[in-house]
Amino acid sequence: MVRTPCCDKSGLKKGTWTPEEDRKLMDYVTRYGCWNWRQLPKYAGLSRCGKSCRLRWLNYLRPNIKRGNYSKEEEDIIIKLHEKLGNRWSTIAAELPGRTDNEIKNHWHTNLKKRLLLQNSVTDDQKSDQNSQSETSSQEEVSTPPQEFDINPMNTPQILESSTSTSSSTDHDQVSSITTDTTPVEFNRSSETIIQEDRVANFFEPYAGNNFWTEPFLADNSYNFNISNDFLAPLIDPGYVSLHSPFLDGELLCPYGLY
DNA sequence: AAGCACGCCAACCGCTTGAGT
DNA sequence: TACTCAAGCGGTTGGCGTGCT
Repeated sequence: MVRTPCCDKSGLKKGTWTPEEDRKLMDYVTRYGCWNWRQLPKYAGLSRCGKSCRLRWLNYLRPNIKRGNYSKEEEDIIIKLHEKLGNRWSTIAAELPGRTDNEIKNHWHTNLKKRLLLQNSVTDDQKSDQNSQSETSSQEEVSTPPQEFDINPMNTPQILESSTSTSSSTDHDQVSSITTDTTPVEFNRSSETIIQEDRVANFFEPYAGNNFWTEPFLADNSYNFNISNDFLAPLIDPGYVSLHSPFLDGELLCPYGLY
């Protein structure tokens, strides 16, 4: 049996997402959750394959995404974890809240890899200089051995929460990021919840007119969970059909999102 | 001003994994 | 146990912006 292709090659849009598509996807996912990525575009009114929708949501539209402006701490974590784990970007991303595996992977290939190569070449030069100056001191390595890095989440430095408590005051130590609305966001353990709520509010401000953020279907505990009529009605009244809901075919598909 | 090269990053593609039957 | 399929993952591609000539 041939596996059904994840992307219908005919009629499905590819390439850059338009603001309208973003709005539709965000509207739908926040309302109904990502109950089935393959079916989702159909109900959301998108001419995209589910895979594309999933990627767009995870890498761009999802709340709490941090974009750009990697702090030195974050870069150090990436470098150390990559040293330890290799190209397991999703595992590395799990240690950097708000960062996506795709973004970390891109940042690695475009910045960190080159920087490391540069550092290594400098280190090699230093080594050769030292060797030429003193053959007897060769026991002392210039580059320190890889620092053992504990990836246990309980022990791993959590940049977003802990960075402000480390009081070394370089430019990078106060973790801030530029979000899509270019509002710098500071993370602080004591006010984290409030700040994140503000971020979500800011993020969805352009869509406020749709009221969908006030009716989210999110399993995430950090958001208020209000039950909208669109969700309740089909459960109460089997005859109820919402134009954009997953109940169209009369099957009850999980309306709860994973996020 | 035009053309080119390069870097960044969003998105795609194909393979793997794991849950469900 | 074997099979199917949705979701996850990592490598790669291509478009766009920017800087240089």
